[in-house]
Amino acid sequence: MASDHTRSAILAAAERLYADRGFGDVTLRDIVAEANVNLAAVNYHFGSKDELIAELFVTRSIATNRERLRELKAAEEQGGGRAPIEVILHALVGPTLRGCLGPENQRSTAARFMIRASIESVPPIRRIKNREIDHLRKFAGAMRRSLPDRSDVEIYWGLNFALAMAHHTIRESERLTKLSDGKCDLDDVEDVVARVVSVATMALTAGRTEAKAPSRLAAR
Amino acid sequence: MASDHTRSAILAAAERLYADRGFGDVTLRDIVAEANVNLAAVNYHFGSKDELIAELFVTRSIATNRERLRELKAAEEQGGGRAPIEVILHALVGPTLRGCLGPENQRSTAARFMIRASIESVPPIRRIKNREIDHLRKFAGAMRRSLPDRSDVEIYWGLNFALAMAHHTIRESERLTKLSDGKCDLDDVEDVVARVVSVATMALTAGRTEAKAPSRLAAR
DNA sequence: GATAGTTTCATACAACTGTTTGAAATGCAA
DNA sequence: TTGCATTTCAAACAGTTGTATGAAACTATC
Repeated sequence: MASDHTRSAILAAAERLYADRGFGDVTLRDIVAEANVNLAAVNYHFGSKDELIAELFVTRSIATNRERLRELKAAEEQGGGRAPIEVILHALVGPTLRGCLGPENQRSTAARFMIRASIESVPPIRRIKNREIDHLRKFAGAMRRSLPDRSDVEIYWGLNFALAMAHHTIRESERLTKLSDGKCDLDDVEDVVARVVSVATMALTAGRTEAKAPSRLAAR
Repeated sequence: MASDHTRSAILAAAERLYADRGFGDVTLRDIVAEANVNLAAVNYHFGSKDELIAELFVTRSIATNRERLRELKAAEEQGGGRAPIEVILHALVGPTLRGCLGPENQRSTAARFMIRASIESVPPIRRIKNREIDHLRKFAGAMRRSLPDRSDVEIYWGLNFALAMAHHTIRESERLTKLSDGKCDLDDVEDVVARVVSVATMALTAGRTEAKAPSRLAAR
């Protein structure tokens, strides 16, 4: 165990570099240079490059997921096992958006790293993301309890669209800013959260009987 | 000019391999083996690996964008310069979804390639995507004409959310299928399109005066 | 059918990658 | 201090990558 100093220096340097330059063109040599440690240290402490990336991503994911579940649990307890759908959705997308958006200069390295992880897709991260399903199921369950008259299909689509809006907004935040000439203020995180929650709520609660049946209607 | 045979053999092989295995682990040597041409042929005909990828992606993007604009133009002409918002949104997300979803076994190589391009992010493709803004502006314009009482901000957010739902559904189609135990049928493309259009329309038309002002409302 | 231009080919190149090695240094307990 | 385990280090390794080269094989024109 000893010092752990090298280990955390590597983690910090790697997170910083990946956040700034992406996974694509950051090599182990870049990382150890930034961390002022020897090249072999990475393999000694982490086993491999992929395991280093994985550890980085897992740490951050766990933090976000814990935050999500904390909000969810609090809401359900307060509502006697049933939380309003807006609050559930808020717990779902809030932590991620709050972690990844906001004024750039005060955006944490962790946040910038997570944005990278959501833009660039790299094998070790993809593997971990695939295990996120169990976590999402908990939200699906809460949503079902909140909207007992909605079918499972509608619940899952609502969940999918909520995540879609949150993640896409993060991924393409730069483009949206440019496209809208800065009119869409992505630094006002709570406004973004409110927008996503609002639309997702509509998707889940609107009396949309039409989408089930005649598919081609909207095309007309 | 001559035969062009080698050139198109490379393009076809590359698209197939990238679609199947992703950009990450397909090398030029894999491509030329699949195409039955010499290794040097890629650099001779395309200049570099990146230019090959770019050409592949540009070709498919242009096709999609043309399709989008064709639908949009037709709709606006029919409506005397002003199309219903649902139809505009349909023109925006329809071609992409139609190109990338649907029964897997009848999904074209081109479609699978475009899915890859949206999942794995690779430098030459990212560069091209950044130039897509002008194209999106045309849709923003049409949406503004369709909803003259909506502010620009609302238009852009609606556009953003529509693209978000479409792209995320494509990217995470596998996960959504697994999460929903197959209850969400992603092979019924027109149903998916209808869902996206329906939610995006709600986002754009609902009397949502609240999102502008008190940000923290949804959290309660 | 000679010639000029294009295209193909085998091969080599140069650079970079993550990983391993084995010895040196360090820390720590007895 | 001795001895043992952990940690660091420089160096090399093995593999792969995209790209360049220069000769050979074509193709078409005159």
